[in-house]
Amino acid sequence: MATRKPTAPELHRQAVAAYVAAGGEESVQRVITAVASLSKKLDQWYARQLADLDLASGEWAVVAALAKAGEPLTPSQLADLTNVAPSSMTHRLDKLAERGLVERAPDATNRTRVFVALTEDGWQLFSLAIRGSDVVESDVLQDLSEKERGELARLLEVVIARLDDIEA
Amino acid sequence: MATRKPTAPELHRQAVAAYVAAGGEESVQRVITAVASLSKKLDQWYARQLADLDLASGEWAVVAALAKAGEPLTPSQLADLTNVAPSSMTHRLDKLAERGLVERAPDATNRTRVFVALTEDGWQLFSLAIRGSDVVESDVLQDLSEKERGELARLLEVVIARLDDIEA
DNA sequence: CTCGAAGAATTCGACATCGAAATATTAGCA
DNA sequence: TGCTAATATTTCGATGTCGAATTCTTCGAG
Repeated sequence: MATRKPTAPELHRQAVAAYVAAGGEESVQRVITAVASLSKKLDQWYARQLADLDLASGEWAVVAALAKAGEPLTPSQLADLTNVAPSSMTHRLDKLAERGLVERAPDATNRTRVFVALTEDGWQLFSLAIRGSDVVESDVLQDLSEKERGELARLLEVVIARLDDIEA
Repeated sequence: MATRKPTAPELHRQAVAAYVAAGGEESVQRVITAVASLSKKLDQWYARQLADLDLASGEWAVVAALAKAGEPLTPSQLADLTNVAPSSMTHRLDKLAERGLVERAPDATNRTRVFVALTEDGWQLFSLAIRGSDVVESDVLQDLSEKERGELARLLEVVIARLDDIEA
């Protein structure tokens, strides 16, 4: 590699510049680009961390979705939450069930539906992964004061509150 | 669906609560979770928008990476930038080249390497997509003042500056 | 009550992606 | 120079994902 590998801030500036040059608005692109590259980097770390647990990132998404919901979900709901086709979920659940991380149970009131729930092992895996990743995440945010973190979270949450209204 | 579909802020709160319950730190999880869900939603919108241009999101990633770099890149670099295995890049580039969006050219000084560049059509497609998506992105940020957008961007950029130092 | 439409999960064939191996070229060193 | 290690791309077999079709159940109009 003749040219040095660019740093994250350099990549960020390049990206914003390119988007602005192509007709995007600067204040918008600075935010959007930063969110995208931050998320991308985090995903990479998670993938590595999950590899240690012998879990594909899509499988983790299922476990996390169930943990967040705190109650059983149907395969369709899981497919929706994890951004995957319902047909793909079937196989994923097969594998996760085989490993004993989730359980399928028929819905007594509606026999077309199936409920998927985390097993005890599933919960333990979730907790283990979270505690591990929290360390990395704290490192990422180490340059922000507690007050700044709160402000950052607040601003992001304002944006999130807008998400549902847009769909159109 | 018996239960109403949860809104984005509800999902966000649930996620933070689950992560904190599993041992994560709150100020960290609020930020990380918000970044993740925002990024996910944006990806969904991009995927839809790109479908109109008959472009898979991975193909877009290649076009965007080349546009941001502003110069030709090798398949390996593109694979790295777009988070994909080098072997997968081969086929993607084949397809993009077939559509006339990129061009491959051998590197005269090192015959192991190949340079990939955007064609004129590739640049036009990039510009078209950016102008289209900027509209959606502006909508997402509409609840933030110009000053708040600047502050949000600044905080995110502080975090990004830290990214490279962590790899360990 | 019956029949057709709608909804949910699964199966199936086609295609994209992955990791490992293969190929070709360059770089380093005795 | 000659030989080995390293680098870059591509090929290949296995696996995951997608969209369409399938099966089964429930809902609703007449």
